[in-house]
Amino acid sequence: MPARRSDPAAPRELRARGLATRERLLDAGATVFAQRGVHAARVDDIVKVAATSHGTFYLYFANKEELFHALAEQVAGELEALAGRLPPLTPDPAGVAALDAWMREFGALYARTGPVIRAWTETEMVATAMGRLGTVVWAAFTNALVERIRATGADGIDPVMAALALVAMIERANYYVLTGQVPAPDGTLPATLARVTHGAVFGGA
Amino acid sequence: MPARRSDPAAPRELRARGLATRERLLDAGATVFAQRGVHAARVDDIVKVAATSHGTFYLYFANKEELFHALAEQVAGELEALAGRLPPLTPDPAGVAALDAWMREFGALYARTGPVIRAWTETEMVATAMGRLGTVVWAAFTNALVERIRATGADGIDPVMAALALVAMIERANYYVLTGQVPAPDGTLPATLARVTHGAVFGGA
Amino acid sequence: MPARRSDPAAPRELRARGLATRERLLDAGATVFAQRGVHAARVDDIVKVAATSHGTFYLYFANKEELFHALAEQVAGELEALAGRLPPLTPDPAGVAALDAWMREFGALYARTGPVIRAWTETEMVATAMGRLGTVVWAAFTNALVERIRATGADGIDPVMAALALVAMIERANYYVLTGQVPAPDGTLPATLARVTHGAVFGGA
Amino acid sequence: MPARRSDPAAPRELRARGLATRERLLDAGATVFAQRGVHAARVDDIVKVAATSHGTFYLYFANKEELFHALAEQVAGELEALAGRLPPLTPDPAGVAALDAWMREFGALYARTGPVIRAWTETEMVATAMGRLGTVVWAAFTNALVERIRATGADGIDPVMAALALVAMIERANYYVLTGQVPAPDGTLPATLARVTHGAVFGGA
DNA sequence: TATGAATGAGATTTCATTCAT
DNA sequence: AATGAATGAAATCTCATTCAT
Repeated sequence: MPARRSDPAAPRELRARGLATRERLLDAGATVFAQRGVHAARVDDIVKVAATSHGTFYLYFANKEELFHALAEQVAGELEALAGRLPPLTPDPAGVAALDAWMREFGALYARTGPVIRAWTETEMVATAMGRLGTVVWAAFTNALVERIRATGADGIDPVMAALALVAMIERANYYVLTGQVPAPDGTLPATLARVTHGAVFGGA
Repeated sequence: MPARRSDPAAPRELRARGLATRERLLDAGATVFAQRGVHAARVDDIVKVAATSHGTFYLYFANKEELFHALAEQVAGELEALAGRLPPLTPDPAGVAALDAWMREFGALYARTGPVIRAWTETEMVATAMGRLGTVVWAAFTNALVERIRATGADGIDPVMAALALVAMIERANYYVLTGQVPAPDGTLPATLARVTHGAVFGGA
Repeated sequence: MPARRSDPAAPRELRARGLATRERLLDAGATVFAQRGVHAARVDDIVKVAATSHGTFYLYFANKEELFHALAEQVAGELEALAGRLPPLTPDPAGVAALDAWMREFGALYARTGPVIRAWTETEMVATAMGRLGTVVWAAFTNALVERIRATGADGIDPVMAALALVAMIERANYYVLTGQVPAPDGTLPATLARVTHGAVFGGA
Repeated sequence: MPARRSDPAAPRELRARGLATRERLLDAGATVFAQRGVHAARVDDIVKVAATSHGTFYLYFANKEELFHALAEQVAGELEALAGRLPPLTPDPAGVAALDAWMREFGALYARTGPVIRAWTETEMVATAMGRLGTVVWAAFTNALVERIRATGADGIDPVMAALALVAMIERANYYVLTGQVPAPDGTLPATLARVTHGAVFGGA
């Protein structure tokens, strides 16, 4: 049986050099992606930044989407870990403080990985692998919040819906500030997000 | 050699038939943008939906971007009008009810014009005309909220930042629901958004 | 929306194969321009003659105009060299003979590069880069002639204007003959041009 | 036999209004043609200048080429008349003076109709109607000159070839000056052309 | 493992010409 | 006699992906 030309980017054993090249491509992807957005990013841009060639790109990734996917997997892991660290919600000032600290963490992570995160959304079609990944990660976030809200025993509010709304807020507000669409004095954003979230959960009491 | 174009799609006097065609193209644009997203939409799709020819398209718009811009201007007007109708915020249940009604209105408008609205953000680069348009409209929204928050005399919260966060939430939550990224029992979303917004403003008291 | 091109056909380091392809495209360009004229020539024709693809064309030239420009630079060099070889004008028969030899050279060069030369003029608008290139080369020619005419001490004639007229004659007459607009028994043209030029300079004496 | 839709621009009986429109289109053609060159001129430009519509254009001319042809016929008539007025060539100063006067006439005509004249040449392909027209007119010119040269009894020069060269010179030199490719103090050009022509015919003697 | 070169399908845009009123 | 609108064939240009060395 004549072996078909070996599948381009089928996972192979990589030696040190290969791993380094792959890493360079991933970094370049993140950079270009951040600069131009997912749609506008061209393979040509990426290989230029990675200082390598088109041919090499397809040695490591079957296509553009796969590179994005690889990038997304990395980010997804970090996000899920962060979701796991969401503090318990208590009505006292300590509850606000804990939330505030967490919001700072989120902001830092978002600053580093925002472009990739946003790609999940830009890829509007939920049916794609990217879209599904986004859904999964967002679910982790939402579930963490839902759990905390339920634990407070707050009533008069749908915990799932509220969690969704708050997650949406946290992501988008960071996005606006990060892309400079609105100016934000340093540190005001996490504080505000913490306050609003807290108020949403205990405000009706 | 590319003959210098004289003046493509320069605004002309249009008779009834021409106006109708232009309108058909705008509608088709909205449809296709909604289905495929702004980036993926091809002129070819649009003219197919409008049941006309490529040539005709360029009779009315210099390019895809211009059609999008025209669409955006329409939507921007509607959004600003809606922002102007934001009710006063009062701490009593009537305040929540008024907000709830407004959130329904927003949801309806968003369902109709969401793709165009989102494209403002997809077009991340703030420097572009599109980006500016988005900024301006968002400012109208935020300002309306800021004013209402200030009027409540609520302290301990930065009104501008809070308004920004809430606007972010309102837009994104609608987006998630609309694109089916999360399921939402009918009508729960506006209610939740109203509650969270209300809680954010009066929760700290 | 037209993604901003990064840098099309930016001069790259080319290896042997690339250089060969580029050369093939230049040759094909010359051929097609000669057959169809510069305006009528389509990129499609050129790549067909060069036996390559559209994509490849744009790997080497940003557009048709740039290919033409590259071609023009080559020809301009040859023409300037030829201008430099214009013999001194002497009133005796040897002067005519020298001129005659030179006219033959011109004819040969023109036969090879005529279409490109003529395109400078077709591109009537003097303001363009192309137009300027034509002007510069023609100036080299004219200056060479002016110098020779002045050296003869011939009076009663404006050397600059006379040179211009003679250059015009030499170019156009070759053009008429080359395009078959007039039939010319072999070799009559250079002889006649030499005679007329000679007569123009010494005829008034 | 069902009458076919009457041939668009078949010569029809035109009333005053129709004639005026046709005239306006011809004038507009000349204008646009002069501004942009034959190739770049678009029907759209012409009808804009003529302040009429596309539909109307095709009421009077079957296509763009036909308009140019009509324009050319006008000019051709004037050129042939001018050729007929070429003075006899005499070796004395009076011969130069007569030539000089004639060159002035040519210059004036060329200034008015140059763009159309040049179109004959731009339309390089001799096979076209336009190309043939050019040939015929140029032949008239050349023949007039040939006759005059023969009449002088000058020998050592091929009259046909010399005439061709001189006609080429006269046309192109005027072209260079008219398009501003070379600066010419007022009136120097005709004088120089007269001198060179005269020298060419009698110089060898 | 790397890469320069090539490819071609697909998207955009132009403009002479025709149509319907 | 006039015109606004429509058409579609052709041309240009882009870029993800594959090939050959």
